[in-house]
Amino acid sequence: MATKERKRRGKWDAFKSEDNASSSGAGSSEKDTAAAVPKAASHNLSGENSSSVMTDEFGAKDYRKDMPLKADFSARPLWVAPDGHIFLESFSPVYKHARDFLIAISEPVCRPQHIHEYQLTAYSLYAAVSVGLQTKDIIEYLERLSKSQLPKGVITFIQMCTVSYGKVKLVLKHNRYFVESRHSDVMQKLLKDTVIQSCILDDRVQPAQQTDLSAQEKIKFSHGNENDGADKDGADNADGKVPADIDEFFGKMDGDDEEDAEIRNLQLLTFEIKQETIETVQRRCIELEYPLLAEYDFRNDTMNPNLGIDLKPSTTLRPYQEKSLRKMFGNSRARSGVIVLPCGAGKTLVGVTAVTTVNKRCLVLANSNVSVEQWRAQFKLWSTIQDKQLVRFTREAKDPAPSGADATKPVVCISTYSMVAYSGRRTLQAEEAMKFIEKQEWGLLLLDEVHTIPAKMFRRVLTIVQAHCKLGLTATLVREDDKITDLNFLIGPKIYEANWMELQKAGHIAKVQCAEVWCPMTSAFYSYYLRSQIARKLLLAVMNPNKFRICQFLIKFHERRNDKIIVFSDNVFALKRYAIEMQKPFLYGETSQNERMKILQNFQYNPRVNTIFVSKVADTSFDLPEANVLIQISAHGGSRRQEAQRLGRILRAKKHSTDQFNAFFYSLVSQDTVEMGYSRKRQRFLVNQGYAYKVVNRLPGMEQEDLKLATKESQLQLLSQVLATSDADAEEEDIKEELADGTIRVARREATMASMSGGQGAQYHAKAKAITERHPLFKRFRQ
DNA sequence: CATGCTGCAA
DNA sequence: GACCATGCAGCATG
Repeated sequence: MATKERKRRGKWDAFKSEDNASSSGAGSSEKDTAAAVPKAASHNLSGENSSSVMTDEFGAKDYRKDMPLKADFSARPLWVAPDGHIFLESFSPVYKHARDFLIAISEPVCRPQHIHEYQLTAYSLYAAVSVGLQTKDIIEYLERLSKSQLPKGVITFIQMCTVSYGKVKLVLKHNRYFVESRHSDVMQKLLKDTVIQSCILDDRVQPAQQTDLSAQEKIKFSHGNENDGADKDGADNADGKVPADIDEFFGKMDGDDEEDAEIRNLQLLTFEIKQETIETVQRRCIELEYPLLAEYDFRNDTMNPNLGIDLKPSTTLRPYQEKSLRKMFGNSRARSGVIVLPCGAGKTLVGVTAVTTVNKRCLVLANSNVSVEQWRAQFKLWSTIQDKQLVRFTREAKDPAPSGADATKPVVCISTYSMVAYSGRRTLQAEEAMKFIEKQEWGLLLLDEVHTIPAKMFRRVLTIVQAHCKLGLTATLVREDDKITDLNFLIGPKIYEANWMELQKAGHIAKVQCAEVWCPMTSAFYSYYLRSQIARKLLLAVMNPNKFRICQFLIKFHERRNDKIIVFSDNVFALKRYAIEMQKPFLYGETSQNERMKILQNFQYNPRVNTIFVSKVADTSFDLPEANVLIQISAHGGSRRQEAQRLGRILRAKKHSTDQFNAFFYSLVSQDTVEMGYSRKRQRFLVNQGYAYKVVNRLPGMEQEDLKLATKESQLQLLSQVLATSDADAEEEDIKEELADGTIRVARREATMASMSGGQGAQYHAKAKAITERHPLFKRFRQ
């Protein structure tokens, strides 16, 4: 891993120093705010002059001297910086051309309203090649879209990253893995490598059988309405001003790609590798700069029988779903990779369609038993699959695998990651099912919520399951650790990533108003907050009475509008307290499966239940019923993925004709506490997707509302309970010690009460001093 | 044999 | 690094 990382960096550094243009790339990809980016982009080319590249206090660079603009630069949408960052004007008439192109070749960094930032990386270029783009096309088209000449270093980088990609393939045939290439020089290089040598099963390199490529036809995903479904990319040309070279080139880029005829005439060379070494080979090949392309020519696979299923005639795909699938099946074979779509945008349908397209036996892996059931239901909903072709394999439900006369009949098997990767002892039934999974040659391995899986478990799964190609589905490709890059060689490159804002504009997902509500701490809570350990600090911040009141106000406000509200709290104590106090149903880890169903059913159908409280169980394990308001009262650390996933819970689109927001996302944050820092971090992903967070300090109308915890007494009572629980958990020693001394206890209690009932926030610090030590007096208040 | 509990792992 | 939530197996119940 480390080697790979170094290698990649090394490449960049080499190309940067050659270009001698940019000072340092450290941290340049980590933009903290959306606002910084357009500033950097526009400032660069219109600010002060300088002899070398100047960087201002925001990190913006000035490239004007070395990069003169083209005469017709205003008609071209891209600023391409020498450090590999690309800025796209979203208001350009050729925006759509440029966007599709950039998604294919680069990594989106930040996409606010007007200027979008992308970045060229080795992996993104690898992905570009694997969906069929060629080096010269990439450079040529980028050149045409750019407002100025491409920096030399960028061209070199693209060449370095792309020329060697796509020349070697990993192929599964008759339960055996082969490395294939038509480039004998590349094969020689691989065969000389000692790591690869150790993985080879039979060291004779052989010519492989030629497959007939003439019978290819374009793959269709829906029934006859292909043209309706396709994006009307030509539509925005109406504005005129599109330079001809951009327009005509685009058709070429979007078309089906095929290998050059001359390369196709070269002999196909192949050697077999041991199954357990695939991962090693894949990683080694990336290090050698010949990443293995995993493609499945399922149309010409006569060894594996067809499933014989199709989408139902009534099933239609949305344009972006079709687009993502076209990337996957672009050369009428199935490519491995990851498709990124927000929750609620119909990932499952994309998966089902991929299965019906490949039409061989498929293995679907999901996170939980519940999502296994959902996948099964979706297969029945969208496709013509029969019940007996669907085999579930979980603890709860083990459908019989085909046996006897049916043994060779292909099926779609749906299971969980942990089931397949389980290393302990299995029941007899599970043992049999596993044998079945292991001996099959799967046409497609479909990996749901691929970002959640720890790399280790992943590797187990990938070495156990023999699959011709792999498709990963996910809503967010971000993780707080760096494990995400592993996906690049464990599954394949990112095939497609949707832009949330565009789906929102098109009405495919809800239009969300995001707000961060700042709740001032009450003085009593804050004085304790200042003196507490981190664990208790968090609890105090969550239980802040002002936050409670704001939460209650928001619930009342939205219930009056007939909205459906979900309140998230990662802190179980807070969850229970809030819910019980407000008399709303709540649901967390300990809630039994039965009760969960009941609560969710009620929430969905009972018009009198409009609010539920949930812990982080709701993040992954089940599909929440439709809701359009989400209130977050406590969140776990600075997890961007969690934030994105939660927002996704309210994205399921209701038809909306107006421009109005139809969904609301509130993040309640106690002012001047650690929560504020976390909140900023968590928002970064959504801000990068183009969401704007509105900071709210005051909620109009709150004074008129009858809310709980209005009195000092009730607030103090709550405080005592909070202190009691956090003490009971973590600070038992303190309690014992201080309990020994009764008199001190009483004295302190009086001091506390006096200061608690004191004045405003300005006196926080004075009060903090007045109460010199932590003490257990709250025990008096304990119920 | 459905249900619910415990212990374990990752 | 702690904590929460999960899924698996095994065992006890009615």
